[in-house]
Amino acid sequence: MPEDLPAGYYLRNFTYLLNFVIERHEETLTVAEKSFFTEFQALSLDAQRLYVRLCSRKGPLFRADKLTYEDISDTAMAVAELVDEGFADRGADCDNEAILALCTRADLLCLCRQNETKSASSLKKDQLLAVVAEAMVGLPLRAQLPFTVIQPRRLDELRVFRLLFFGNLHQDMTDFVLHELGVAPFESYEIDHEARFFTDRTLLDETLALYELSELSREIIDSGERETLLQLCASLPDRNPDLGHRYDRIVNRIARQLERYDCCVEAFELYQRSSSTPARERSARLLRKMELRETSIEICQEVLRAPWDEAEYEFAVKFSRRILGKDHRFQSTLPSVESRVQTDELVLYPEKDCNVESLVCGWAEEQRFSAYYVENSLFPGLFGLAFWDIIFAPVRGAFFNPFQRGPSDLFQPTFVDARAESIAERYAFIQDRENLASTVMKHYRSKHGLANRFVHWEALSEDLLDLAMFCIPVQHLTFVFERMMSDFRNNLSGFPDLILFRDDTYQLVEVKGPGDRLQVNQQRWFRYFGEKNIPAIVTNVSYPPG
DNA sequence: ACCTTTCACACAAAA
DNA sequence: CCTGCCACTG
DNA sequence: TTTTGTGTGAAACAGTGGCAG
Ligand SMILES: [Mn+2]
Ligand SMILES: [Mn+2]
Repeated sequence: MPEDLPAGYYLRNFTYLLNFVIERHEETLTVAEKSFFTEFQALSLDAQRLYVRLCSRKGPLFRADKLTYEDISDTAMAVAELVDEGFADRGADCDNEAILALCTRADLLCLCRQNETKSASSLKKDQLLAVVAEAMVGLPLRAQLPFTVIQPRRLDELRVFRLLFFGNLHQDMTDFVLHELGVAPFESYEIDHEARFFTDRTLLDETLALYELSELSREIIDSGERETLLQLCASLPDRNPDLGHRYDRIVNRIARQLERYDCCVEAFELYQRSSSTPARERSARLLRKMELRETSIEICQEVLRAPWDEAEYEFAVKFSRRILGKDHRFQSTLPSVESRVQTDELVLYPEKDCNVESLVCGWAEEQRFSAYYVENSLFPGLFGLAFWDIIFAPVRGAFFNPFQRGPSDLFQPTFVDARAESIAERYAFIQDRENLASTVMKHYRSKHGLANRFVHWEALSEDLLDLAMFCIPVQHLTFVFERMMSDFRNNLSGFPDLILFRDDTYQLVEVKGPGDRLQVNQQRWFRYFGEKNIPAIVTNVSYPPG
């Protein structure tokens, strides 16, 4: 059970983060960011606490009357101090709409009565909101409200601190809490205190800009405004190769939406700016749709010459074959990517609250198998446990804050190079089944629960690991590990649903219900299993009529 | 990498 | 009155 | 008919309280 956190834990965490960043990055911070730090330190305890509370909530606008915290003795005073010191404002420049959104339905009805606005009390809140907003245009809303509002400021400065600390903006203070509670604790690896996620300010600013672009483009896509999206395309920044992948993902997403709008040319131009999958696949499909068959084929040729990953390569092979026609001269030059996947058919009675995978799992148990629904947990998990210490080894620059689930270069091809020697050594060591078992079980016990990108603890039991290491030949495991390592980004998924054990044998089973089929990543693993004689089968389940 | 990713499933379109 | 959503909390 | 393409939704801490419906 999680233990209680010490009083004021959230402020302590916040201060820890600020100090951590100041110690390492002071020279890259702007004047505004540095004064954010010093002025925050100068606030009273209550004000600091309130600020941290506010900026860890969604907001961005809050009702002052609903802010009650046990450890903040005088909230009104703290609010006033934050406002005075520039860490908050009273929502002066907020429009009526934003403020009305803070009202409950009851508040809105009350406002209607005060202004003698006609409205049915049966209206839904959204409709009521619209009615009141309409009636309040040009009227002084503040005076009529039963509350005042507050809005934290300097959030941009705080964003910079967060980005410098985590190296991303999706992690936040909850990582501290979950770690301390023992819900998702992190490994205590050695942090490289010289490491800087951002080498220069330009890169930092460009990263922030890309985050903003990502958010903006998402909003525009969600809003369904085609014209606005087209305008955004015209004002995109240039691609900085150092942030290439980040840039490409945004561009790919916008282009995909343009495809849906049938803005083929604009979509194609956007894909041209991207150097990440699936830009070229989408381009090829798009060009064929535009009846530019030759250009489409050219793109496929490019992919075949220098594929960005296996999926893209296989797409190009199959797509070329299809659009080239049966007896085109290039046909014969295309390699085969097909494979005969072993399948069997199974008729089972559906059960409520039981997905088809669990159904087959239960069926296998009846057939005297030990069956586990593992999907992507087993092989990556075994890898994570067998290589745990290497994954968390203090490679230069790999660990720069205490909340990482793996080294920062994990998805770079450099991961293997930087650890080549210890990886080779570990491979040699675990060729002996006893050594493999002892390494895996040692880490299973000593690291249990610690966050590791490869290890999903909830799906790994000691029984499962024992059986897996007893029944799966080390040679097979090594083959699987090697393919995983050749491309972590793409090859950590697509594993079959189930693994069955009986005596000293095993069988991987991908369950397919009616209407389901192998996905491309699953196909690639099945092809590999076939090449390496790893026992894997697709089980097609159907249900009896009625 | 919840700013995701992964998987299954529904339906439409193409072959 | 109950239920589901969602934001918040530790 | 079968195969292929595309879009959708759920699940990834757990427990609680406020609020809308
Ligand atoms: Mn599955
Ligand atoms: Mn399946």
